[in-house]
Amino acid sequence: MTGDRLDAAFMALADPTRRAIVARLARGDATVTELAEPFSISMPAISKHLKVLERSGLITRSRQAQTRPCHLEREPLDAAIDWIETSRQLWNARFDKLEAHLHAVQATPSKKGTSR
Amino acid sequence: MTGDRLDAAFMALADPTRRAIVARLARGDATVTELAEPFSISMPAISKHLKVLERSGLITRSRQAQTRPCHLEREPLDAAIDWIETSRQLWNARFDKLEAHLHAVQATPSKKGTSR
DNA sequence: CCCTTACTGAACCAAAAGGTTATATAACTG
DNA sequence: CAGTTATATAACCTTTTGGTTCAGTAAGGG
Repeated sequence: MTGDRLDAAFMALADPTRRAIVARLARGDATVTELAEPFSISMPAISKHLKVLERSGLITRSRQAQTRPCHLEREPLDAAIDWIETSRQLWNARFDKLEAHLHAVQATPSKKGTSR
Repeated sequence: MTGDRLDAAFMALADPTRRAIVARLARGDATVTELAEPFSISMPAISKHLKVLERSGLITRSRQAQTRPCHLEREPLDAAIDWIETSRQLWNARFDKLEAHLHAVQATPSKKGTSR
């Protein structure tokens, strides 16, 4: 359902510049110029990154005089985490099952061909 | 420090096909043919995706007769989650601070120029 | 030894990503 | 209204990405 949204979020987070922007915005809203400051790329490049982030839903932008303050949205970040978390939990579940199996085998060595 | 590794992990997870492969592998190891089965793309395309996943550290591959079983590694998945989680926590901390501030303001309306 | 199964590699291609510079636009400032 | 500040758009370029097809290689099976 949210597959498309999730796709956009992961796409957006794939770029290190955009991740840095997200990390910065996690500390508080910032204008485009402020966000651009740490990087050695042009303003239009930053503008493009922000557009990608905006379309992915990771950020929203308002208007304040000439500036366009950027705001980090929590939901897409949550969606990304949820996806990874699910995979990780399945991975764990699988591991636990193996553990359980090994325990069962050890507990009843005569059954299930534990010979040797 | 792990910035490069993190970069590779997010890059790898940006593609929906690769995320589907990761999700599949979370349920257990699988061969290349098995992984390719749900998709309508060619085997070499799958092979390329697997190489991306392998170089990102998300999966490892062994050899079993002619097949190359793929195995999901947990660490890069953890690294990705950690990064997002950190951002999210900062986001929350910021919010909490605001809440605290508002509470403080409400508690002592005469101080700090709450005049309106 | 050949044949099939299971992949991988090489060469190629179209589209997208990320960057640039130069040119708008939008809002405040004098 | 002219000028400055803050940001966006347009046009363009290069590299990367994701896909293709057409061989190659590697390991059993007959």
